[in-house]
Amino acid sequence: MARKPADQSVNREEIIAAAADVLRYNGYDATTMKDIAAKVNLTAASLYHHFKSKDFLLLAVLEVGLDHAIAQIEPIVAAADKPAAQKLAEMITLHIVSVTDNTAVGAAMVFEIRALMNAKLPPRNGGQFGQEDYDEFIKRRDSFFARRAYFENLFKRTVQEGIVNGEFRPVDASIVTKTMLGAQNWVGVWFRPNGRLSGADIAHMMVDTFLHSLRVPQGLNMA
Amino acid sequence: MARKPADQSVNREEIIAAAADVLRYNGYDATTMKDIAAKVNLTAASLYHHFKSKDFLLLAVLEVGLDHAIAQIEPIVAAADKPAAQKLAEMITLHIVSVTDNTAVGAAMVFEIRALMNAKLPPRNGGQFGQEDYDEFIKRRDSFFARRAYFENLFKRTVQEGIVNGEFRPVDASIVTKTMLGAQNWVGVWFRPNGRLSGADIAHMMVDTFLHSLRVPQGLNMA
DNA sequence: GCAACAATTAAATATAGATTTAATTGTACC
DNA sequence: GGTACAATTAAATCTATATTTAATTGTTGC
Repeated sequence: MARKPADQSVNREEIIAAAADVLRYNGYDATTMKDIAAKVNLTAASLYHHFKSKDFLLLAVLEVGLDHAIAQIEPIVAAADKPAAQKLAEMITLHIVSVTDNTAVGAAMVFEIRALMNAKLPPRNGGQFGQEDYDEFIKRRDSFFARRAYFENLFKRTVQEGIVNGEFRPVDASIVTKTMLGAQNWVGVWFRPNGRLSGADIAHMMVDTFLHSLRVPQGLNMA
Repeated sequence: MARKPADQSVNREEIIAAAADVLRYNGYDATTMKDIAAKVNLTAASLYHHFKSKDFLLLAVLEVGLDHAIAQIEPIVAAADKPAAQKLAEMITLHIVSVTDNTAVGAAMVFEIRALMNAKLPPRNGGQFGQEDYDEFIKRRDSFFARRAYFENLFKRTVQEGIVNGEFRPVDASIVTKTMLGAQNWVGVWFRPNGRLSGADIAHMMVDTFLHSLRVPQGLNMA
């Protein structure tokens, strides 16, 4: 009946964080349960006390990463007073910095989506792994992708908002959104922590690029 | 002494094309040699007559994809007379269409790079696989990444060209290039052949986005 | 019609890694 | 000072696949 986790224990969060780091550098298939366990001074077997399978652990990492990204962006979209351009600038910045600073976000956005789609459960015989586990996995996986679409939609709505209120040129909001997110997610692929630019620097430039592209030219004769 | 390949035979090109298709949908790790072989009516064992290993086959696919992409872009950059803006428009268009139409290009640009980096040879014991094979693999892999950098550089040069000749605003050419390529490569992630837009449609919109962002505003008072 | 090699294959190997099992150890609460 | 469960583990399983082997079949040039 609801015991406090003992000191000896490594909790779920720590394992997820460790797994995110390892995944980020090696990718799902190249990452072994042993690698992840080693990061938190456990054996591979121990991980199964916390997660039903490697796939469930992956799922947990991606959920955490996506939740983090959404939590950053959501409040900005909600702000009723700010101009769309400013909202978008903040959203782009926060997203890029999330990707560069949080390995779980990078995994959720770019690297491990494929692995999640490929996951085929149940892994083996009819062992402990029951139909309920399978159903739960499918459900959470679908939910992950739905939330990912929601995340994209936050950007799209802001673009549309800007178009409607005349701040932005009329563009295909859907494609422009995918263009922006593609560029932003891609940062996770090439970014190196000790490179010339920080995540914030990069964000600054991308904001410039996309706002320039969207903004209705100021001070032009409207003849 | 140079015999014509027999009719019975399936050639290297066909296998590479088949492998690219399978890889594109399942990813390297989820793709088995059997899957690839099945696509060309062979058994897994047969593939080893044509390629030294699964990794070498992957490498071949990526090389073909990258070569294709470079072959499309290179001549445009070379054209001495065209304005940078027009060159860039053509380059973006050809690249996006390559990604949407050619599975090998998609693999080389986005999906299987990770797998190539992870490839650790030699796979097993000291069998047929010798040191020379290992060396060759490393060499070709490094060469692939160098050519990938070269590909990116073709875009970067064109951006710089436009800046120098006053067509484009002064921007960080390196980051703008990565922004564009990120957006373009990302098309490979979300594009669906029977979607609302064709590759060419998407290309058209992205060209608009990026040229708008780069171009020096026309008809402004230069006070 | 045979030598030589190309192309293919069925069947045998090998092995890495995920997962399971059965047992041990820690801790909280009574 | 024992009960109950949480956390952990060493060792045993279990399989899916890449790869190797050894043999077969096709083709060409002579």
